[in-house]
Amino acid sequence: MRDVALLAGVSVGTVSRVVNEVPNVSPAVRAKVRHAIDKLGWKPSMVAQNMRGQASRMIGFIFSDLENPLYASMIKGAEDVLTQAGYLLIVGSSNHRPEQECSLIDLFDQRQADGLIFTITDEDNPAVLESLAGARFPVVMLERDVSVETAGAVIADHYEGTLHATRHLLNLGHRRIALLAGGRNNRVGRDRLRGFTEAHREQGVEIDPCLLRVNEGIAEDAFGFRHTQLLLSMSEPATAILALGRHLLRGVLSACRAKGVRIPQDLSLITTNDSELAELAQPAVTVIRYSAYELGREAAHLLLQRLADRDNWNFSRIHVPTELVLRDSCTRI
Amino acid sequence: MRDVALLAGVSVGTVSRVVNEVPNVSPAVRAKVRHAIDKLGWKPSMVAQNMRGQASRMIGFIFSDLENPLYASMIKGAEDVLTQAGYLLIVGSSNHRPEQECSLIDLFDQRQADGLIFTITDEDNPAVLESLAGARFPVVMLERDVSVETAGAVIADHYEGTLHATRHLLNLGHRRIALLAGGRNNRVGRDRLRGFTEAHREQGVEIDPCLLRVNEGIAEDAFGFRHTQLLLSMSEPATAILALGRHLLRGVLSACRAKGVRIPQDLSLITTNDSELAELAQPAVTVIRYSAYELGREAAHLLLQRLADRDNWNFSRIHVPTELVLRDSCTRI
DNA sequence: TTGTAAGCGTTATCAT
DNA sequence: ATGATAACGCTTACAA
Repeated sequence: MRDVALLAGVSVGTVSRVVNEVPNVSPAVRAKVRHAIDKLGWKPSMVAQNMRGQASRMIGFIFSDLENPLYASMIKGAEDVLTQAGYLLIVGSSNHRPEQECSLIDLFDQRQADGLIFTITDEDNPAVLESLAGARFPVVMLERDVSVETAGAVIADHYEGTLHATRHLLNLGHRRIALLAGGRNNRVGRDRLRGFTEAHREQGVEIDPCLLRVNEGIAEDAFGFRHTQLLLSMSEPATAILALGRHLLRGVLSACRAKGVRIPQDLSLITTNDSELAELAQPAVTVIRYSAYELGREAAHLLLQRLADRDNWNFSRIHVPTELVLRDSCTRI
Repeated sequence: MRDVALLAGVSVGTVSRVVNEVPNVSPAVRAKVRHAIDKLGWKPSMVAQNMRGQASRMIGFIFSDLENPLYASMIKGAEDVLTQAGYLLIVGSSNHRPEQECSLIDLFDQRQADGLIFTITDEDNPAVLESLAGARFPVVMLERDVSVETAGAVIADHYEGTLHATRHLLNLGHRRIALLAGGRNNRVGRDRLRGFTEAHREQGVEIDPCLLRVNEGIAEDAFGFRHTQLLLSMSEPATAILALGRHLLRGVLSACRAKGVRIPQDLSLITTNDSELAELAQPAVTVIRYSAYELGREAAHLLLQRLADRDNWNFSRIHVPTELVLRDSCTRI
């Protein structure tokens, strides 16, 4: 910058004024400076700018599960909105490790990120919550719910989704519906369990606890396979499975094929979210669908709104609707 | 920092020495400073540190296609290696937009990233290439080939993979094999076309140009559907399709079902890469498989090697092997 | 062993 | 309208 000033025969202050387009700088000087900048190929140092406390126009996104393609759509949704608004989205993945989440939060904080979209792994982890509370930027939680007052949240309506899906199966006459899911300790898992329970309560059907297969952590591939096998070999097997989680369908289908169980004749099946496999499996699988892309967009919008009005700390929660897509994997019993 | 120094009754220089663990600082002073730091909850400002030109221990990853789950595995592979080595991986997605790639490169450069793993969208884009050449960090290309001397590269062996797959079909007696692929202008697409051509040349089989459906950009979902339809309604239809690209399988299968074409009786099919759908479709689809995770790991290793030995600018290219996974989608003709 | 002070590249507040 | 200069928070010669 000093070199530019020297070459243009002005002071560094003037160079700063030119690049920042502050008024009250004569066209002649402006031209000289512009010329010197081009000639020297100088570009302002963001690091130095940040040291002066400028906004970085960079938003962080921390998510936990690389293998879940839903996140890709969420990121894309957020990115489309943020890019439009002149922000750059930087993504870090935590792989379900709270320590990694802390590192990333610190990193974004120290790098002066202007905001954060976050799918926390463990909603109650004190270390992560503390990092979050200490951060200088607004935070929007995606598909999660934390007790941090200042954080916004965008969540798909898993309660409604599960409620409808369960009702659908109950209306088809099913009385032994198994629930296969993960994330018992996060908002998504809890909402799903609530919906499942509520639908049964409505119709006065008792839930056999053996049919509840809700994993503590994320429901992995193997989880779906193993528990489907177990469910199918019970003395009184499940007649329907609600497989709620992106990784579950594969295991469920494999287990059914291995055991020669036909869908939907022997077993009705609903899963979430929609996928190539659900659509093109034979028979095509009924799914609870919601738009992860929309989730990402909403999160970005909420964040932008916060950014525009930093004092408006009202506690907003946005729900994105779900939809039951009827295909051929369920039958009346 | 001044506050810490004040509270500890030392100078800021000493505080710096303590946190940076330079030797020759008395244990007594060290303890005092540590105590003051804890008491004040002070943390060094990375921004200021970077202004002094310190390493940031942060690696950038720019990729183009959020919707391709292969990237998730690559990121995970890179992340596993880099986290182990004490680096943080920051991911930015370009959505196939060169301008976005430039922004990201600039950002990583300005933020003092220590290195970059990059899947460039257009191997010949001058603007991106220039940004790349101007960057201060080592770069490793992933699945791409650029003319920048100093960049390393890690690439799956698509030539071999396609060669074997094509041979397999030719050996089964197929003479009208269609090639459905994207990325005609990048390394992956070129290697695939070379492999396809070479296998035909080996066996003295002429390629009907009508069977070559290689898209310029990425082969989208609709591309697979449309061209499969076209291929199947030719006067002399293809007897086999080589669908090389992550998004293609869905469209191909949909088109076959719509037209009532049975696999493998009416049409043999090989695709890449392996996926849930390929594995669980009926019939299960033969695939060219390679480990995207390994690709990511190798890229990270190469980068780490460069970082450890900054002068070692030897031009390294690493190839990751491919494997033909035989399933039920091909038959003798 | 520790303190002092220059310097990193900006922006902002004064003067002029 | 422009220049000089302090300040941002740190590292590192150099001095003590």
